[in-house]
Amino acid sequence: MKKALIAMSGGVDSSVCAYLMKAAGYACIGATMRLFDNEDAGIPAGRTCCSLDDTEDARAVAYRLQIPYYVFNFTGDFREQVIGRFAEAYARGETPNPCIDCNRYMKFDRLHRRAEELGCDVVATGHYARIERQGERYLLKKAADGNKDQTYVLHAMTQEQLGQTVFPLGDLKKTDVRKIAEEHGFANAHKRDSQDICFAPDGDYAGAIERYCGRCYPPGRFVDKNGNALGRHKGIIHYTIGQRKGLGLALPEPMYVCEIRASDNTVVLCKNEELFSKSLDAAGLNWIACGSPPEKLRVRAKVRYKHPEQWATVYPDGPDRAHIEFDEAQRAITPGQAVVLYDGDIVVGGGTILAAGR
RNA sequence: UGGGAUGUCGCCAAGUCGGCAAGGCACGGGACUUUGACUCCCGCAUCCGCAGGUUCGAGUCCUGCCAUCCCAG
Repeated sequence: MKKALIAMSGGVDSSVCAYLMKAAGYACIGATMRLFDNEDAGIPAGRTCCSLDDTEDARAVAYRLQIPYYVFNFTGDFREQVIGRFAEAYARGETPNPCIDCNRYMKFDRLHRRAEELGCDVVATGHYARIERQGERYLLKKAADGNKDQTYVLHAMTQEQLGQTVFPLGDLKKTDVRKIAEEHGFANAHKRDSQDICFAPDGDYAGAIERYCGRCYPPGRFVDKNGNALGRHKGIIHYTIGQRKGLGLALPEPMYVCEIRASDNTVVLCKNEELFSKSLDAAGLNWIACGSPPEKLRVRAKVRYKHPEQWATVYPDGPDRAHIEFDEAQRAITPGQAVVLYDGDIVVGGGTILAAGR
């Protein structure tokens, strides 16, 4: 009998994941990763992914399924691998996606190593995505529920990780998952989907960064593309490319962030029309569908989570870099965010946006 | 101190022959969302520098005052 470690957050998805794995005949162990100390920080429980309440929900489901259940304290790794990278990226004027790093470094690395120590063959998570073996390679494919597809935040997975991972929800719709949870009396059947950054549940990610590094990011100048002063900003970590809200500037027309210059602590603003660019350069590319980058390929690309795919041509530049040209100019291509490449349902690969072309 | 101009929501700004306060920006709330954003929806001056007056009725007319700006000095 194959042994599986189930990543249980306390939410519906991972609970149903555990149920499905058990039903599929795996010897299951449930586990919750403790990633940060929110109770200590006085952060209200309920809307995060690993609060005490969530842990109790996970434990309750594990008990109901009669599977062993553990809580792993990964707070140190999380702080270093996820929050640290998050803070550093913002300090550079980029906009990171911590979910991607959490998957890459926590769920599919730290947790996998723990799973091995426990003698598990695979790790199962409640992600909406599919893994298929094709010859020697494992392919990452979109979930059946296109609306919930999470491949965007999974694009950094290695072949080894994919080979040791199971996504039982890949073929289900969210409504089916809730139905299963209901049928089995899971207390979290109607629990709200998680959202926001888990370690900044009140939405104050900037505050979380400042608490993390124990320093403040000073106010600076808002300028237009010609360098004319438009006002003062609250510190560069408060902004991202394309942002309109929260500038606190009453100008004749809506203005958006188009550049964050960490070097001189300046945020450049422009009109919406000036936010579009046709190309980008990406680094840290992880090729999933192929071992080495092809000469050049046509793909559908996403520049941020939850945004329609766009036709583009990829020009690889070395093993993990590429220049990508879109057929149509894209709005607010943001350094630090991921660009993920698709061929139909298949994730060809993905990487981090270095800069938008002009 | 003379001459001119202006004074409407936090900012900009419409307000016709007096008829019972547009819009944009900003802001607040919600929806959307396992990142940050974008977007969408809702809300946002019983009051028009102040005080009187004329009118059935005034931000819109009259009088005085106050304030600001510009040109003169």
